Order: sequence, then structure tokens, then C-alpha cells
Amino acid sequence: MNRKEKEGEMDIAELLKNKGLKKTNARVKISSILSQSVQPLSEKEIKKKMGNEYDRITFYRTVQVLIKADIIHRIIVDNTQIKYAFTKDDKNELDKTEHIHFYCTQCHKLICLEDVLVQYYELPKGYIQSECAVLIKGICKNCNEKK
Amino acid sequence: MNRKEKEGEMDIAELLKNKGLKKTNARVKISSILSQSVQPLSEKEIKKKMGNEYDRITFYRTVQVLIKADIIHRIIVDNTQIKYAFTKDDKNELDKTEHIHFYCTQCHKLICLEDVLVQYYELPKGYIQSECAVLIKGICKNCNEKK
DNA sequence: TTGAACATGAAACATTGTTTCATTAATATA
DNA sequence: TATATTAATGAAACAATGTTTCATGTTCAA
Repeated sequence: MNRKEKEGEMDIAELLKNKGLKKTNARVKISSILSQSVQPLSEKEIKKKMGNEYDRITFYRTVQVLIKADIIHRIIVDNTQIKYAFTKDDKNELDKTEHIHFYCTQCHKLICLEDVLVQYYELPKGYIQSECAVLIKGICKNCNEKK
Repeated sequence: MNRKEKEGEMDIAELLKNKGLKKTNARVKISSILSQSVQPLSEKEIKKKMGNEYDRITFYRTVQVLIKADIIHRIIVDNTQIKYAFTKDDKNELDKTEHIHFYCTQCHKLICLEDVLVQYYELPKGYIQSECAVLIKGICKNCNEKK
């Protein structure tokens, strides 16, 4: 483990403590893998990075806990493609606006567009909004430039 | 089967023909069940309405075909909650803008808000958009008024 | 250091996704 | 209208994912 990775895990330890969660191996590992990844990752990709520390049931329960604590979030691309991403916490707690997600149908990568925030939708009278998820599919910058 | 249902199935037959699809029992049944439902339905709910005409594998393949032909669409609420809805075709083919979906976390119903269209998002340079899915969660009008 | 509270992993089962293949059904046209 | 071609069906079988129960192991506060 290099210095950057070690620092990452120390930050995660503190984050867990702040959220009132016990520091366990699976929580630290999964969180730090996601916090160091540019793209959101699937269970399979996380599993690969965890090596033999991975257990399916523990993974299942760990992501439940981490999602509830808003340390990570789940992005559903498709009914069979589920990805996980570290929730960046550097934004103002007050205007905690969610960002949109972009899925490239060519390279199949999912990108958190942190700078593109979800817009406000005027709902019919009587509806109360609590969450909004936006997923845009298309061709990403990288694939587009390669052509 | 009442008159309205029979009319529905006749329309579906024509729709399938227009799309170059064979008229089969499963396609007609599933399409007409969805076209007559106010809310999007889950596989289980569709199964219930189909009675003993239901077969899991046929369902799986039928929805694939119907989605591809844009006769129905799939809405993913959650990784374990998938719903299907009839695609209303009364909109102009040219500005085929998608509508948003609202999921009520209280009554767990999903609502196609046909009148609330997805907004245009300004993506970073180089990104090309083809589809956009918006799912808003909260409390629906009905549940809100009951309180 | 130790006990209460919680997390883990094994087992077992449910649900959903998916392919292969022999059989059956739909439809165009002869 | 009969039939040949083409496609859909349903059985079987398996993979992946979701989920609970329970005995055991771990964390952390006092």
C-alpha cells in the first residue's frame, strides 16, 4: 500500500467515526477503493480490487450501510448494471444539490458529472420532491474524440 | 373480456403490425395490460393480470422486443424495483421529448408525469446526448392529501 | 481489559437474467 | 386456402443478485 492509499484509508476512518459507524475492514476497503476511483465501479470491479478480502454477503450489507450514511451512492444504469460511487462531501451541506450521471453507450463507462447539477422540475400541485436522479446516455468526450 | 378491452387489443394488433412485429399472444396481452393501466406495473403485477397465460421466459423476451420497438418502456426505481409502462404515442414524432417519472416513497406507486418533460442539460464539451432518464422520489399528491 | 453491541461469513433460499434447443405458431404467397 | 418460411414459445438449466438466519468474531467505550 502506498502513501496516498494509506492517507485515503485514514480519512475514511475519520469519516466513519463522524457518521457513528464502526470502523471495519469491509467498510474501509470499499469506501477507499471508491474514493480513489475516477469512475463509479460495479460490484465486480470492486471485488477485483479487493482480492480475497471480498465476501458477497458482507459486500451486500456494507454497501447498504454506506449508502444509508451517504458515504457512497448507487447509480443504476440498467436493470443489470449497477455502479457505486464515493459521495464527494466538499459541497455546502445546505444546498446539497445532486449531480447528474452520464453513461457512455460506447465504452460503457459511467461518469459522475459533478459540475452538472440536477435541475428543478415544476411538479403538479400536491407532489413533494425529496430526491431526483438524472441519467443521461450517449457518447462520452473520450470516445467522441477518438473517432 | 369487455368491449373496451377488446378494442384495446385490436389497437395493439395494428400497432404491432406497424412496427413489423408478429402478433402473438404474449405481446398483445402484455401491451394491452400496460396500455390500460394508469400506473406502470412490475413483472409481478403483470403476471397477476395475465393469470395462467404467463411464462417467465416468454415475458422476459417479450418485454425486450416491446421495449426495442418503443411500444413499452422500462422504468427502474431501484435495483430491485423495475416497472413497465405503455409508451403513449400521441406526441409529435419530431420532438419526442421524454417525460419524467415520480416514485412515491409512501404508497410505492410510480407515476408517469406525461406533462413534465425532461429538461435539456448543458453537458461538458465533447459529450453527445442520446437519452435522458429522470426519476424523482417523494410524496405523491394522493398520499399528501390524505394526511 | 472486558462486555455490550454490532459485524461477519456460512448456509440456504428467492428472484431475476440468460442461453440452448426442440416444438409450435404466424403470416406471406402460391 | 394450404403450405413453406420465418419467428416465437416453453422446458431445462444455469448464472447473478438479493436476502434472511444464526453462530462466531470484532469493535470500542467505560
